[in-house]
Amino acid sequence: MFFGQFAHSIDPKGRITIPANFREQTLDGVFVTEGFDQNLSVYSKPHFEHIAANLARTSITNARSRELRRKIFSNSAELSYDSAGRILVPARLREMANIKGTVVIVGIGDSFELWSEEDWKAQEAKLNDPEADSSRWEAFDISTRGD
Amino acid sequence: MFFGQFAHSIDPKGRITIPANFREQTLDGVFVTEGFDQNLSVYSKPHFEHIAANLARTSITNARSRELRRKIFSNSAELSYDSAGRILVPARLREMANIKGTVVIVGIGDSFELWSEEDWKAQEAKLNDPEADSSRWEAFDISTRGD
DNA sequence: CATAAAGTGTCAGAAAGTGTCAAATTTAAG
DNA sequence: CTTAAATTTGACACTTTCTGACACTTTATG
Repeated sequence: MFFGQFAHSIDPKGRITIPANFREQTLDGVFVTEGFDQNLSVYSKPHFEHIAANLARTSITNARSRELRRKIFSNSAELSYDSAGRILVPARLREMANIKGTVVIVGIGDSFELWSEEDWKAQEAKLNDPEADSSRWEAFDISTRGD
Repeated sequence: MFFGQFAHSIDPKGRITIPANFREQTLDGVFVTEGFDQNLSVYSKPHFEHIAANLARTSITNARSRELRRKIFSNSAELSYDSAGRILVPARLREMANIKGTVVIVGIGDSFELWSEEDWKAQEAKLNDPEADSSRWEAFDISTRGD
């Protein structure tokens, strides 16, 4: 599982050091795709294949399905680690997520995300906003207790 | 079950010795997350995995689901004990809970919490305030008798 | 072909994390 | 009350991780 958040720097060539802990869970490389919130999503190989399989099951005759496929696959890249544990994220993808200088790497359980500092700050503010409807999570019924 | 409160010190690297009794109940490590009251919550593995499993079932195409994952996982860590029974709580989390120098470890039944001395004093004062409405617990209907 | 741009590999220093041990303290037992 | 056992703490050494720098290779372009 991927936990925590880390601010790492990007070298002049666009390489990003992935936290050692995350790297160990994705030794055979990762898939990076455009996220849904102006960010990049990073999946392990097996996990991405699972998502791809789900997508493949949706009907090709459905316009929305075709669009979703295009969105995801056309903006994906399969990346591997160099000997220093870095990945080179394609310039196109970095630009889409407005990532430069520093990137925030955010664990979200079964995958992790890459954010620009700026966008991540905004996202965090949103998550912690006490004004926001506190019942907005209720639909998920996350019990803290097993039965 | 986790009972009682313990004031322990933190070493220069941020390691905290967990009371032997608590440790024995979480030999395979713990999950630490941001609490609701400027503190940190600590769960056993099975307990936290239940929460994570619920989250994993929700769909990534749902915006609320993505936000909830971020909120929970980005402020969590999976920790294990070193040979002296200590855990290293990530600096980020310590700062969030204002923990430094000394930490108060508080058992609350099925999990335990980490507090800064200062915040814990305030919390205790609140709990023991003779001025407070003595009927404020009534809504909870805690029977003393099992059936 | 020459040049520039992009991508890769390697290395060393600083910082952070980890392991081990023994002194000090607390708790339990006789 | 004494002694023994267990626990917590501080100290130190060691390892790992991340970063920045530099050099080399590959690819694209005119």
